[in-house]
Amino acid sequence: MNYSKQRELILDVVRHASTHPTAEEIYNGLKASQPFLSLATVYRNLNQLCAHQSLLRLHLPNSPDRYDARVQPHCHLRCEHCETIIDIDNPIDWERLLSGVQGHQINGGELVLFGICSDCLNAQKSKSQSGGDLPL
Amino acid sequence: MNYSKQRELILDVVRHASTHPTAEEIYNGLKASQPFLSLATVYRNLNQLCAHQSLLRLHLPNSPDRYDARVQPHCHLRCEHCETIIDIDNPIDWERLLSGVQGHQINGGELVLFGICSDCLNAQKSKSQSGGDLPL
DNA sequence: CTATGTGCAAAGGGTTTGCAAGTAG
DNA sequence: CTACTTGCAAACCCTTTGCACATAG
Repeated sequence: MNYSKQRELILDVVRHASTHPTAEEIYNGLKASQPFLSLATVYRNLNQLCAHQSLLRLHLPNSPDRYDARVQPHCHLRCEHCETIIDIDNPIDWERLLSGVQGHQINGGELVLFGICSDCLNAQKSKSQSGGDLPL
Repeated sequence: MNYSKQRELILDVVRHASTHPTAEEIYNGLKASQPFLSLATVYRNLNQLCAHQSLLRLHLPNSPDRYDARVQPHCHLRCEHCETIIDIDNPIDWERLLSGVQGHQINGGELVLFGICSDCLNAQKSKSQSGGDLPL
């Protein structure tokens, strides 16, 4: 893989983002400083970075793919209220899981949780204390 | 939700399929008996059936969405060799998982495993015993 | 020099939508 | 009669691809 300025910038954006950005978000983030950058280049580089395990690709319902620079195993919570994707340190007991799946060889897995994130829970709580309607 | 012949047929196809079919596969399966069926109708009904929890939608990498008539919680193994999707009875310790995710409210989750299914493992084994190259 | 990467525009796959006609309740 | 459903075609969104030019090694 030859060096490319664009690839370096793209990786950098994902690494410094806290939001698991989509290809388009990465593209928009770079457009100001790289006005000739092409969305196709972003996609091509994201594919290469994922192939080299420098990034993880997240497949979530009703969303374009998102990218995560945290490559060590962990899982994600998608807040059904604010739509944020939150990293969750591996809550799975993989030993137990593997012992429960017999006959097949398991190489890995992806766990996506859905629910309400702590921020939205807190916002909901304060709002209900102040007498307002629940946002949910 | 008014009755519709098409919706009944679509649900029926998914219920009797062992393959977690895609919208297009369902459409193709019905085209012979319902030559005027439209793919848009298949999509519309699948969306309704999912909304009513009569079906589950599976989001898998590099694949159109697939549909599952087994609505009770379970997870899926995608064989990296034959691409089959296999139902796996819930190997997750949800109690433990929930206790490990603090501060957020978890409403559910989807676990997709990847690996090699037992059929492919066996095929590989017999082949290597007979001296052939491994298919992987 | 050769392989790899780029920008652009066009194509691609999967899914949704607008509309006029048909059907369920 | 009214609301829901259908088929068709067109639109949509996200992602990939073909090509000629540019850059890395």
